[in-house]
Amino acid sequence: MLNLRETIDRQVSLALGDLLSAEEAPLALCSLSRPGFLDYTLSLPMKLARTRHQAPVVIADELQPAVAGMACAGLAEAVAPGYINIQLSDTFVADQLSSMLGTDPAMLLQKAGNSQKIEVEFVSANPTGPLHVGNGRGAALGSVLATLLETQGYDVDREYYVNDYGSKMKFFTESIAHYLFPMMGLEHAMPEEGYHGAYVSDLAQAIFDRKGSELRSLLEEQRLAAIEEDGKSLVLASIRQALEEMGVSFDTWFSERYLIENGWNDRVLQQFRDRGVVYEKDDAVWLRSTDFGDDKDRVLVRRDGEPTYTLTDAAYHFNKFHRGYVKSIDVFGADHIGHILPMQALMKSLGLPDGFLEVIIYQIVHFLRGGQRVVLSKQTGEIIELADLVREVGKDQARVFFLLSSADSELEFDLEVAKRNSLDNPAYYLKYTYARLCSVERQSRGIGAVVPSVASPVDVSRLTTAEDRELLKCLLKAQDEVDDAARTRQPHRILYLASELAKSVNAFYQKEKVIQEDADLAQARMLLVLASQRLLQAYAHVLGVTLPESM
RNA sequence: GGGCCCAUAGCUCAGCUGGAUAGAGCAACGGAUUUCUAAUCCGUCGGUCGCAGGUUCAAAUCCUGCUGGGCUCGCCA
Repeated sequence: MLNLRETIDRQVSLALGDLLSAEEAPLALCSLSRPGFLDYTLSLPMKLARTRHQAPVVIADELQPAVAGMACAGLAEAVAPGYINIQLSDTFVADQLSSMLGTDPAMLLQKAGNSQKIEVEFVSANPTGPLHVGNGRGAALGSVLATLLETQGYDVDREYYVNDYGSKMKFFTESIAHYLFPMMGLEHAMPEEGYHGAYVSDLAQAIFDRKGSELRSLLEEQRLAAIEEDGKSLVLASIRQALEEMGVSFDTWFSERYLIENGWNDRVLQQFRDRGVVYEKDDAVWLRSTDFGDDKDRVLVRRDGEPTYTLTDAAYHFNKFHRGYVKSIDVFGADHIGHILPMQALMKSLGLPDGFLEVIIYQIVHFLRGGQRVVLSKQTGEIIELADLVREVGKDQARVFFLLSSADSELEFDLEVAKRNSLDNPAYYLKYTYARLCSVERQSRGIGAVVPSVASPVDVSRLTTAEDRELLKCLLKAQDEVDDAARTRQPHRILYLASELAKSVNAFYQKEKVIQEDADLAQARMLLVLASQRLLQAYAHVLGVTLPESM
């Protein structure tokens, strides 16, 4: 689809070229009108009033003829206090809508792009246990953002960073060993910071069943290594499955251990040394990150010679850069808020391009049942694993509910509302609306009516009611809004666009008969129905939800 | 104490190139159906956009300072 704002702005700047100075020209930007004021609006006259020492209405009157002459404009009005309102021409509108019918909905919002490689890293929970319900928000945001960026023509990879190295992993392994060793007549103490969930003993049992005898013959160190390997792969399998059930998949599962075993830590440390940004103190190697905006210097290599997470994180992003990504967008929960400053300092100290790393932080999720907040824990007997949540409310409902507010805001997720099959459930509302649109199409074809197609000209001048025009605007602004959502990295806006479209569709449907005697009007309305149907499907594609053709 | 996020209708939240009358869902109340699926739609009620300054022709939106809430400040990851 065309980004109409860009299209109109181009025509405006062409039409007003001689009437505006070089300083004034950039101010000529249109926006969608509010209901009752045609389709698009220029507030340019008010912006010019001061410097031109003229009343806005006078300027509006002066510019109006040129605007009215634009190819895409059917009508242009200069109105007080100083706007020029534009109604798109019928042929222009008809072209836009018809072109929507000839495009695969999955490609409808697709812009020709530069094919730059962008990586979206999200979820990336430690492989030391199953995903928690809270991880669902990151999964939804990250996966929708990735698809959203694809509409902009980027070559997007979805990546999960597997933190399979370091102390957390060690505690995880020893926790399993604590349960597993007794099965072999041995003992292993539960570490202080060990993992206690029931899943740990389940893992121990599973590993024992698989290779208990083999383990017995190994030395202690090899034994632990084998347990770690098996524990990790079992947990990752469960994580992968939970995500798949939520409709989330990854192109890459990137191992932290890989970085270390393949010299990336050494390589990035050398990079730091070459850039002269490290020093030694207290037998540790430090990064002078305060030179790059950090609030304190960071240890890269601990006194015991082990790399810190900071060093490995630097290596990880250095590696991303060398894999050819122009940008890495990392989606983290609010508990990682303190990591942004040091991470950005890392990027700077490595000499990576400004803006290479973007971090999206999402705030916490509160879960409710029937309006009452619930604490999800083993103690309360409530679900705690993401997989259980998805099974309880369903994939599409889970995705939609995790997108109900902006990542910057905290989110309330009502489990009862999410699984209810009623219209106050936004996921259900979208499905219902799509089914309704499909039903109208079926009925129309069923009675042998002429249904608009890409090639057939349709007289959209027949679309004159408030409901017609509002639905029309929802369709025309789609690409503008999607582009904005992608640019500002706000996947939730796609859900709001879809909901708004659905609302306009239902208001239109209720008020205006589509199938009727007046064949021209029927066809014009059918064009709206079909375009809406495709657009709703296009939004659903970005959101990763499935819409049924009938319910 | 420092950093980041939030504060908009009774509740949950949208509102992002600063523009005309601040929107939706839920809740409450009242209407519209021999239906192109009423599983819907419409209307009413409801807002000093946390407070105070500032910039601007114009501020929920930008800037500053407060207040309240959340997250976070390790040679863990």
